[in-house]
Amino acid sequence: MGRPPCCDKIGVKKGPWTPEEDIILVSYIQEHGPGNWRAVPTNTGLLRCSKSCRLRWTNYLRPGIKRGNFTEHEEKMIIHLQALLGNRWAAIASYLPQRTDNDIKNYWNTHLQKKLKKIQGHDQKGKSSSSSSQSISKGQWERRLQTDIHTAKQALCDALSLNKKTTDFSPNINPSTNSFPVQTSTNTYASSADNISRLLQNWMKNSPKSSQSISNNSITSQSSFNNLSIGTGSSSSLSEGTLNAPTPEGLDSLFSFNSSYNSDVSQSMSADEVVAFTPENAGIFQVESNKQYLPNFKDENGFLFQEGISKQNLETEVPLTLLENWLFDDSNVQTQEELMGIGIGMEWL
DNA sequence: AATCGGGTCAACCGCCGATCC
DNA sequence: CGGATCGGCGGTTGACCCGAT
Repeated sequence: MGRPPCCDKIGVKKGPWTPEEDIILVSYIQEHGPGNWRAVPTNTGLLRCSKSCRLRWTNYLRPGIKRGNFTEHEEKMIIHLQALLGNRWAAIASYLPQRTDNDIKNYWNTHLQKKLKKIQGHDQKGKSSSSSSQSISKGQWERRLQTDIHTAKQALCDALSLNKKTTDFSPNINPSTNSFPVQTSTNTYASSADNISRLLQNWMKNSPKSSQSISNNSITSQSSFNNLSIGTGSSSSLSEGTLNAPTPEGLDSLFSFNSSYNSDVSQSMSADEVVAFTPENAGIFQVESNKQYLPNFKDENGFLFQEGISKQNLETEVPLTLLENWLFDDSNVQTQEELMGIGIGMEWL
């Protein structure tokens, strides 16, 4: 009759995660891969419910996450997409590869909503044209309908693409060039390393004794951290490095990537070289050719990827729909203004 | 230096469709 | 088939931080 309970409600720990817990969780997922969250607390000894483990992983520890410092372009995208999709944060997040829905939601609630209200206040002072807003609403309705249809179509395409590897998908479009950015998993790796680095460094900062044990014992005893090797295939000094009993200084250099990697990623890595963070290799970041880890496409292990699409393919073979062109064309001033109007006048949603 | 208030964000809560037994 | 649980999602909360007083 049904499944056994995922975890006991009694004795479940709540509140902020400690670095120790993070390391345990990351180690476990490196070894076993994400998924089967029910088993995570029992197998790791974490006093967390499965849901909490999943959330911690997806919103914070998962590779490829970029946190904070939303760019102006990301802001625009969020505003546009929120206007189009409403508060469907997961859907919006699928267009912003490195952002989590939670992050986007928070950013919307804390920053963008206020920003838009300000603009709205400004706007209403300047003009009072109810008739034009009515006509815009009609257009908005049509657009939303179109988007919904598109979204449904997209979902179908996505589903089919897992089998026949089609290249028709809309997220991850570079708006300035109307081409798909080649998100090498240098990004992914850098971000994940950043995350792990952060938690390790915090841990060391907070408890010097613990740092000692990390340096000398804990990581090597944590089943997979001693196998944390990096092969970027680039000119990076980190290539094929193996993390064994790292010193704090060693960790600093090992994880010295920062989050502002966007600009020069493509220079340091060819399009076909990617770093895959797979569970099978037990924490080893390895280079796989022709397989890119990207949002919206999950492999059998739950890792996101896009298979068989080279940079060239991305740039030349992927047609943009009219809607996508419209959505991402930054130079379309009129559309921009209309979108701002949508974002401001959201009552109709 | 202490207090207050607003901002931020990680994490929890509750709901719902999917899945399992 | 039906009940129980899982996994994902959006909304909300509360602890923490920081600037103003």
